[in-house]
Amino acid sequence: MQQDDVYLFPEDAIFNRIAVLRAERRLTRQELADAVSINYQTIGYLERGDYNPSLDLALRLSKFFQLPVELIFSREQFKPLSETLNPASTQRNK
Amino acid sequence: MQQDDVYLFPEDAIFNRIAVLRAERRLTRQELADAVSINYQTIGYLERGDYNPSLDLALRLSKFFQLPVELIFSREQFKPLSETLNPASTQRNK
DNA sequence: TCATCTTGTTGCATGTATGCAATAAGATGA
DNA sequence: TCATCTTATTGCATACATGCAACAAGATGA
Repeated sequence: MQQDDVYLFPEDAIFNRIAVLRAERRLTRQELADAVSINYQTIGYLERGDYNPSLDLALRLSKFFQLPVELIFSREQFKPLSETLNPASTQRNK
Repeated sequence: MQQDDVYLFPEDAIFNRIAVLRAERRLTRQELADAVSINYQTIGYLERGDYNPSLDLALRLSKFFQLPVELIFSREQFKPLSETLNPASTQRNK
């Protein structure tokens, strides 16, 4: 995808922070997958947004990360966690 | 099912408070279904526990009821809301 | 009584979440 | 260099979420 190509997400897409949370905890997909009893490839599908998890899996991930569902999954695009925690840091790169 | 038949929920069942929340707000299934853009029969399926909603639908219901996902859906059986709000009221009917 | 509303149920169709196997490719470290 | 780890991708199979149509049955109110 080129620099200024525009890509519109479908209105029913669900965004998630799985990759970020996994990176923070320095886990491989295999380790995270084991922790929530799914196939490691499924973590890849979720991180890439290929499809959404079932509610059951979302609740298991929420429990594993010890975070409310809404902090991991959202129908709106997430702002970077850093920005969420310190709004003053917002960068305008335009 | 008879009085003392034992029914074990499958370990992966998800419980929900949709029927209670809908009753509180005095909505028909049709009205709730319209509010979250699904078929009214699907509300029936969810209330009866015939199947779980997708994460997308769970988030829409959560938004509609203005409640966190965890208060509507759980991998554990819910205690009655009344008991949750006033634990001292717990009844032992044995 | 009759019409309407609400709910339960059955049956069929479609799309999607998930598993799993196989392969490729980049990173890392011996 | 070679082996190993991690990730991406493709293809196939299965289970389940959802829609929709049809019908039955209880409640309610004219």
